[in-house]
Amino acid sequence: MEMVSELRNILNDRQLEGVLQTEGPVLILAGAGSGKTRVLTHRIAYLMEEKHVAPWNIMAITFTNKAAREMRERVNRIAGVGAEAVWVSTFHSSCVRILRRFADRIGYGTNFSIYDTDDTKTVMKEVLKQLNIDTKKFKERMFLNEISNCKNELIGPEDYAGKVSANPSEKMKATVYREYQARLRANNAMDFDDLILNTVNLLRLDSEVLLYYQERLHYIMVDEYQDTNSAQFELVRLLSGARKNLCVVGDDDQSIYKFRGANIYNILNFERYFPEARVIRLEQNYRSKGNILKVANAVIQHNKGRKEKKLWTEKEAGQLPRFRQFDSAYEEAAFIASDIKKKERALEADYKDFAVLYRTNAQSRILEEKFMLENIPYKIVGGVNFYQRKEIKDILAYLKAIDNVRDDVAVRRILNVPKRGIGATTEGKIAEYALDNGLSFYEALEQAENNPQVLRAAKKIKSFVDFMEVLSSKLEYEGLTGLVRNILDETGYYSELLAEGTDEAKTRIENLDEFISKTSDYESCFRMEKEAEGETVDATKMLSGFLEEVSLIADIDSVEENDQYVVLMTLHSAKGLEFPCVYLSGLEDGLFPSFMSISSEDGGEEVEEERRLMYVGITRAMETLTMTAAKARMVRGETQYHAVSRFVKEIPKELIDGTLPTYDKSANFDSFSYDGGKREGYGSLAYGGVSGYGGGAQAMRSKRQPKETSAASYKKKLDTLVSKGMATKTEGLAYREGDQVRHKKFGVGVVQKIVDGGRDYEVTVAFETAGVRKMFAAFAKLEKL
DNA sequence: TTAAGTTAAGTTTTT
DNA sequence: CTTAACTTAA
Repeated sequence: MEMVSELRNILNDRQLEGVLQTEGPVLILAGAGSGKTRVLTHRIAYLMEEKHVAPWNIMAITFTNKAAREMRERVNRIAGVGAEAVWVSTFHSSCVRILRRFADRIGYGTNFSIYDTDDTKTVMKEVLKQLNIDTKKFKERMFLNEISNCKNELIGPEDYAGKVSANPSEKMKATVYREYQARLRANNAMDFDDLILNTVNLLRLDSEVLLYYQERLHYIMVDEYQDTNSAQFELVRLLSGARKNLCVVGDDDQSIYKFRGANIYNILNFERYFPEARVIRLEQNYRSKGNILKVANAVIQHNKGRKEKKLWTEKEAGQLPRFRQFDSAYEEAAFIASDIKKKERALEADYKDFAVLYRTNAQSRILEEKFMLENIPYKIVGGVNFYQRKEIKDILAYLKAIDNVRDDVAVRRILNVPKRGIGATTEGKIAEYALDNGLSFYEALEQAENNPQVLRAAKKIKSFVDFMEVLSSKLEYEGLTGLVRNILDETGYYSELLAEGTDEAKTRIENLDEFISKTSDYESCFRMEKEAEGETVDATKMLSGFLEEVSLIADIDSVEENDQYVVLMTLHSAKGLEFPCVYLSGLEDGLFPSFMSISSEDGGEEVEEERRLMYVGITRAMETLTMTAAKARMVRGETQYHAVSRFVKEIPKELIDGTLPTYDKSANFDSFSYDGGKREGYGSLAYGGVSGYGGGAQAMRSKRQPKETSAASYKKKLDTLVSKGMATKTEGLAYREGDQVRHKKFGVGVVQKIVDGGRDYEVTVAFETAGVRKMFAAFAKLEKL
């Protein structure tokens, strides 16, 4: 029991209880920053060292690869020898691992493909086309969401069909679900939800497999339990079996994935499922300064549906969290950038100590701009995933098609990439032929010669099929990276981009190069591992392994702790992380909480979820917290005016450095401007709709003027402005044909032609750098040199 | 068949 | 502002 006394030195009583209570179901309600990962890692070490549990009998499940990796590192460090054998992974990759082994028992090939959101949308489009459903009336997304919700609740297509009413729209949904699922199965593919659902189905249907895993996994731990959905709960319930050594760690106040099917009742009702469960509360926070915690508590108290708890800390109060409101989002971003720069210069913190959090990915742009301006190193997490870029998806589609020829989505994607003269018509006919004859798309391609409908394209198809054959054969001899190089060369993909020479093409090439280095990394790791185990290298396995890893990557996974940069990310991505200095930006009603949540009719549940998100954001901060808002911000190309977020108003004044603004109907907007667009005097009415009440859901909107792009939009702009009496035909121009002039954007050029176009003169100018352009004199504001 | 160009529509949040 | 879907010209 030497270890226990050692543990007593580094853990508090509650944490220690969590470590020592190894048997039976345990629910650890762990507030933010209360050291839950610490408990889990020490628990694993304790199981191994004191309880002599074999490491391969222990499983720890997290949500992201990053969290898994971190836990793995900490376990290795603390538990020492043998710790590598502890099964630490995410829900999704655990399931993939199980399914890769046993999927054949539920009618899938073990080399099944994993479809991302784009792929599922493609499948859904096909389904709706086949069923003659008008996608204008019923959106793909709607069906996909419904199906996802079903899968998260373990409702299969048959269950769904059985339970829906005679209501035609419900019946249609059931048909769509069935057809969608049939397609996935035909493609030997699973979507993200299927990974969990099918694993549960497998364990339920095949007692041999169930027993196998139950005998292997004696102790199961689940991190971020508040974000599990019903299917995930059922999965761990099944796995833990009769032993019920299931330890879940979570915080109902940090449940922020309800929209994704997370079931808060998993945590609230854990004791109902397991009456014998031990419940342990961790309420001492080791992360944040006192004042930050006070703010967090003040905000979360406004939620009704929660388990009452209050975080406390022994830390000093620290600085008061700041709140600042700015006239525009530009000023907000500029403030954040310069504030960070100031602190870094003053050596108060390194760049890696800062995080800027926001509600939506779109908000990152403006921040990025200001960070570039200030020369601050930064990293944006999220947005467009590397693996979702066109060129990467293209090359991946080749690999997927080689890995699993039944993957119709992949085969169809590359059929005409690069251009082979096989167009949409031909593709449609092949698809039809495949459907009629119960073939996969690729099989239909192989039989194109027998297909009277595609006589003309048959030759081109044949060469495509031959090409794929050749490629497939390369895998074994040239390896994964060799195959990728081959694909890029032989398809001409690379040379086409090289020839294009545009900036866009260059970034594509860079991306492809990065992709190659990723495959090559994976390949050498794979080979080394196999060599160490004395196994031969199976190139097919290597390919599937690579694709699998790639398809389960999340954006947050790429964040490295030790690199010197400020991270910018959504509040969702920030869950589980901590930073000395945190900026919460865009705290505006209508943005955060979002317009959707405010206007939702569910009795405030969605706003409560947003409030939990705010709570997550606040509790990321260790030393300082800065909250900011903007009065005006561009959203989707139009300027919106928002009131300060209700969440900010929920904080007692004395806890904030900074004042909440008072709303004045005659608020003056002359202090800011936005790019190029003429304001048409909304200044005085801007706050009319938001002042007075706390809501501000109906943020005022204003149309933005079109950007100066083409002659057509000039004309439109002119029309609008002329009709409003804001622009008139220029009376006599200051320049003539042949004169040298300067344009604000295009620089210096020579006037070639001036045509009287009625309302205005149409001027043609040959610019030195921007080429020859036609423009209207009233707008071009050309300056004679 | 394809490229280019125009218009309509849309957004939380993600494994 | 971006993206997808549609139209038209080559």
